[in-house]
Amino acid sequence: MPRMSAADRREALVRAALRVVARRGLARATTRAIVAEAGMSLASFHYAFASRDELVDALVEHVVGAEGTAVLVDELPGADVGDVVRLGLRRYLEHLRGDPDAEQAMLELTQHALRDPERHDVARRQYERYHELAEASLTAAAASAGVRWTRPVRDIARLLVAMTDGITMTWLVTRDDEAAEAAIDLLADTIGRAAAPDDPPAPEPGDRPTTAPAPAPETGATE
Amino acid sequence: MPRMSAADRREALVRAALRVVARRGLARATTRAIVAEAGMSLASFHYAFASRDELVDALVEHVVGAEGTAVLVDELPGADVGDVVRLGLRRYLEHLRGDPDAEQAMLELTQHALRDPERHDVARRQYERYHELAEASLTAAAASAGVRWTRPVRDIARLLVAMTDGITMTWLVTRDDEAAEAAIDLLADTIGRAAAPDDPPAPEPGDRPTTAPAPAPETGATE
DNA sequence: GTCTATAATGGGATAGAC
DNA sequence: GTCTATCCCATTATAGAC
Repeated sequence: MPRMSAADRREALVRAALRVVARRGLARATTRAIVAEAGMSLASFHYAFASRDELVDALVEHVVGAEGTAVLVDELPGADVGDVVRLGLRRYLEHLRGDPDAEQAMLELTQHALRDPERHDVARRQYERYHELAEASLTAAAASAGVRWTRPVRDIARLLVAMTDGITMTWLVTRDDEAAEAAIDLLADTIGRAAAPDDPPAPEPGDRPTTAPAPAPETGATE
Repeated sequence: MPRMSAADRREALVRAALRVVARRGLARATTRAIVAEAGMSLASFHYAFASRDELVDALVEHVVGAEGTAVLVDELPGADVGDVVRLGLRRYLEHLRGDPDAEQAMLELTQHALRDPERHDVARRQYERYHELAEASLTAAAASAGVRWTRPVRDIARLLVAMTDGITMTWLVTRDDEAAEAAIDLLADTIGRAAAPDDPPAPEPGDRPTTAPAPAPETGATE
């Protein structure tokens, strides 16, 4: 193996580790399996990381800190807000079906993080990000559709995030595509009913009954 | 330690294992930790179980096969169906708050089961049971409230089960009680809107379709 | 049947040559 | 810096006394 910078080596190991965790589960992702996957020696591993724990930490931050796979679509002109939710969740389901092991790895890593007070915060921040992302998308969708949410957007966002986890768990267990789609449709329809026509024909473009002030009716997550 | 039948010993070990998994996580639930918890020797363990794997299997079947903690209330006279859903989910949230580690242990064991084709079926059956239970409760709630579901009850049931998992994950990460309650309220309200007055006014007074056969009119899912 | 003591395994970490 | 070979330890599993 050619010389690599320590940073590159760490990066390569984290990627390899993710594949191994996806394939075999976190419990069986031994350092030996990981270095084999990465095509390097055990000693090289310990040159890049002080311990396996340190690698797992890096892995948690990597996947759980990766820019969130934006679930909701940013804009969809002329679409009902329910449709936006539906499409976003369907898109996520496609992603899940395409790489179930990766999503299961995510769950395992999150659970692992919950077991340690320090790591718990990493997971917590990630969920905050999820919620912010979902909220921004919902706000954008409503603005684009010319409706307002009759419930706090934050609550709807949290429902959406929770549903995503729930769909993931259920689908990983049952592998029932149709059931997942039915649940998605149902949720999208019911959420769609939490929107009402935005009666005042846009005096202030950025009005929404949420908590935080929205600067613009622009589409989607800014961060 | 007094003499115990092998069955009793297995039972005691499974219970001890559950406590250890809840406290430390599945990965760190070593046989040593488990026998210490159970107050017996390592050799006694291997007298009852051939291997640690065998114990974990028994544990999975024990928790995952335990009679489901019925989430929904059976009857609630005069209540709106949305209220039934709300109350059921709140009750579940109380349970979760009361023993978070136990629920996390459930998740870990389910995930563990997913990693092995044989064990996967155990989890699958459990989710089937969850869905049946939720469906029965929803059907009963509608009958008792004199309404009918405008969506297939099976779909609503699946949404509910997914939501339970989702709430569990989110709450375990964020520990945000108010957020969880808001999500529950929102879901309950929207699900409540999937019920319409049951026009034919109660031909059979003593009807409560707990499990399979709903004498009520159109509840939806035919299959 | 139940224990103590011990073997066997596997995996994390390191020494030291190059 | 990177490797091979090795150490060391935790854990599972078993032997054998009682």
